Amino acid sequence: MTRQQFRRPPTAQEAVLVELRRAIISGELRPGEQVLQDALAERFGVSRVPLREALKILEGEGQVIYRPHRGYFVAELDIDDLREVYRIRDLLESEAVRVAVPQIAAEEIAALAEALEVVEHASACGDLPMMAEANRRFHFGLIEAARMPRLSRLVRVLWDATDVYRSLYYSDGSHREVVHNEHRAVLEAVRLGDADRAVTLLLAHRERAVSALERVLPPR
Amino acid sequence: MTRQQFRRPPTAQEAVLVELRRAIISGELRPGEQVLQDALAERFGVSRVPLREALKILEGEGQVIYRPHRGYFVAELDIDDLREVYRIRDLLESEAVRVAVPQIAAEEIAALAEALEVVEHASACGDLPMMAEANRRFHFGLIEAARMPRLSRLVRVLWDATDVYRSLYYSDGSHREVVHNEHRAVLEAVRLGDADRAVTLLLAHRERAVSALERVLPPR
DNA sequence: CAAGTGGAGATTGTATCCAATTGACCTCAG
DNA sequence: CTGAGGTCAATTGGATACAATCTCCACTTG
Repeated sequence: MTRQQFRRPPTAQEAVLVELRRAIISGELRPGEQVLQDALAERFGVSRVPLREALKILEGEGQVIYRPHRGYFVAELDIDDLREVYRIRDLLESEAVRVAVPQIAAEEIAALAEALEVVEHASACGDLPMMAEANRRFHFGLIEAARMPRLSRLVRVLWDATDVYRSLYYSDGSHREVVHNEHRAVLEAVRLGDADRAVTLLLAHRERAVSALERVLPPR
Repeated sequence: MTRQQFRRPPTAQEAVLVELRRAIISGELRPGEQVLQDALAERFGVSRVPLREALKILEGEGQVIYRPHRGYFVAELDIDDLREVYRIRDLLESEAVRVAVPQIAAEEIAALAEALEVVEHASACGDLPMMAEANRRFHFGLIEAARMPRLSRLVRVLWDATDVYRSLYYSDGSHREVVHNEHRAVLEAVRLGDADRAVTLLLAHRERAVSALERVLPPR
């Protein structure tokens, strides 16, 4: 029997956490909106207790804002926040790549290549959720090769905080074309063991995204 | 009436969170130890509900590890973890200082100087808790002058994660002497607007601490 | 009309109670 | 002796009930 791993969340709070993330990314819960606990708990078929525990995790990640006795509110990210997040990502991801490239294993590089194929295929099919998932696999496959778990975790939180904007960026087909080329160049640099080049390419990769978003977003 | 600000935590979970942090820093809750909810809740005079919500925050900060159906355990930080935290701090705090120095206000610099005086006075008196508090005021006064709230928050979590080791380092009087000189040099560089020099001094400041700790800690 | 006051209703915060899960120990077949 | 299975106490997970707090708005008062 091929080790089928049940991935069912063992507790309600974890299941709720997954659903909450989905709801925020999908825009079902809109920025600034109050999270009405009774209503949401009922919708998820649980009581408020596990919902509140899940919200505490999201609070720690900055996805919701907690105001005592007022409740939880979906965080709003303006363009300045976005720039700050991307600046921090530059610092952390650059370090990760510099550490990762010299020590990355062949199988890990193969996994990156596979992820990129899925990204391009999903993009061509217009399957944006699958593309987003494979895109994460690519980027985090590289980052995690640095074997710095805390750093990976921080970067993951930063990605989560800006998921909404990322899907906005990727919803444009011409952006996706540019990104595919950038990805391939990064993979090539990783293959050659050229960490500096990979870092530079990724900096440009992020800068392109954030400046495109600046043109789209409310200028405050 | 001089605006006396009540600083009482408005909710039990926040009060418990403060107490939990204290218990972890003080070593009352030891690394690896399970947090027994019934016992702790009773000690704090609250039910398990607010305690669990406070634990969720600490989980998000990596101060405790959550294992479903098993409970919360105080995180253990080995020397590799410590090095990783310090490396991330190097990246984030260097950025903060580079941004902060060119735009820091005169009153903010004055606050830094004041904090340093308290650090040295408390150190001379052997009042380590007060020294730790003032030391934070100094470092975060500088970091927050960068006006990058997310970055400040990340750095704060990293500090919290290594609080135990910091007090260990500062418990040695000769270390404290070195640190005072380093602090004064940093302040001088900030006054002169020499961001690069401040960054370099702070890198050395951290490196001195972490390598001293490496000599003290179990070498795995 | 401005500013303050006092509920009513909505919402959050927490205590209590019970169900579910775990882990240690015991039993017993092989 | 060894390991599979069973039992039970300890502990965590979650539902419910109620207390505390906030928000809104009509009302008063100057």
